Amino acid sequence: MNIGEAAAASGVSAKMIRHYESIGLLTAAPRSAAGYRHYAGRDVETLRFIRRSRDLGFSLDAISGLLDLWRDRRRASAEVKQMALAHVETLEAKIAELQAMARTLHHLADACHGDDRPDCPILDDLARGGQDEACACHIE
Amino acid sequence: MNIGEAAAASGVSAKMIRHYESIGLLTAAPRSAAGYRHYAGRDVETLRFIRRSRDLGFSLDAISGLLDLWRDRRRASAEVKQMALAHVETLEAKIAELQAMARTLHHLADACHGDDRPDCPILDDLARGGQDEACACHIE
DNA sequence: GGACACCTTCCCAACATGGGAAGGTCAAGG
DNA sequence: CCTTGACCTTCCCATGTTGGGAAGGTGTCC
Repeated sequence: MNIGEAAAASGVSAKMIRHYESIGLLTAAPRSAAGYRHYAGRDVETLRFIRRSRDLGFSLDAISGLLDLWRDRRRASAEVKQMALAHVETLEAKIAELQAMARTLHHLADACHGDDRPDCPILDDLARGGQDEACACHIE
Repeated sequence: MNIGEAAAASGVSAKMIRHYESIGLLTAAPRSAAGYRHYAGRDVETLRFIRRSRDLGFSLDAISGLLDLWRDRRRASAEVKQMALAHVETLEAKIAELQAMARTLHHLADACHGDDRPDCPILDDLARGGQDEACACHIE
């Protein structure tokens, strides 16, 4: 299987497959006489694993660890679970951060007339750096 | 005021102030004979505006637009409000995406024993690419 | 043998921020 | 007057993930 077919079968672009190989996430694929990379069914499985992990937001670094666990038949599932839960915490922290931003902007937008006059509580807040106003919704 | 003082007063690092100048977000600061940048109170206000906008998640590109509106005394507040609400939508889309990931991972982690045995529904899901299982919680 | 689709490597781009090197400047104090 | 330490300058590089595109080689079909 050439890289293009492996890409189509796994959902990982050829560009990314080469990149993953270059950073050591994948072991170097065997080459044809002309230098074309060759992939087998197992490799596509690995690529799908990576693709799914990316879709779930894992970093390539974390994925490297997950791949190691996946390949290790003596792994403890506790390790995997711990990685998953640690990632959930990261996600939830990010979510909370974004929600705080959205909440503040919602408050500010609600206070803004949104007509053709220049007065604008949103710009006022930005100019004040978000300080010293009744409606100041602080981002931690 | 030197760049270090402006940085301390605004919460924007000196490094970033120079960067913002280099990309045209800030107009070039006047220089002393020795080439040191000089800042006045107005500049610190602008920097605080930028800092607050970044804290609310606006891109530098969006901030450029916000600064233009801020400086334009004939602006319509509707324009500002529209930018704010558009950004809220972006934030909420990102939040929904992260929540879907977290939800899926939570489900998977719940199904995982988390002991010293190797069986692990999390790895199974990753290997399957998230397909074909009762608990498959699809990320769109 | 030509056309076209594929492969290769290499460089550059985005996004925002920071690290660090090499060198110049300024103020305080011996 | 000269040193010291804290500041400033510019320049290059790194992060993390993905993609675009150029220049050139390969493989296959007609």
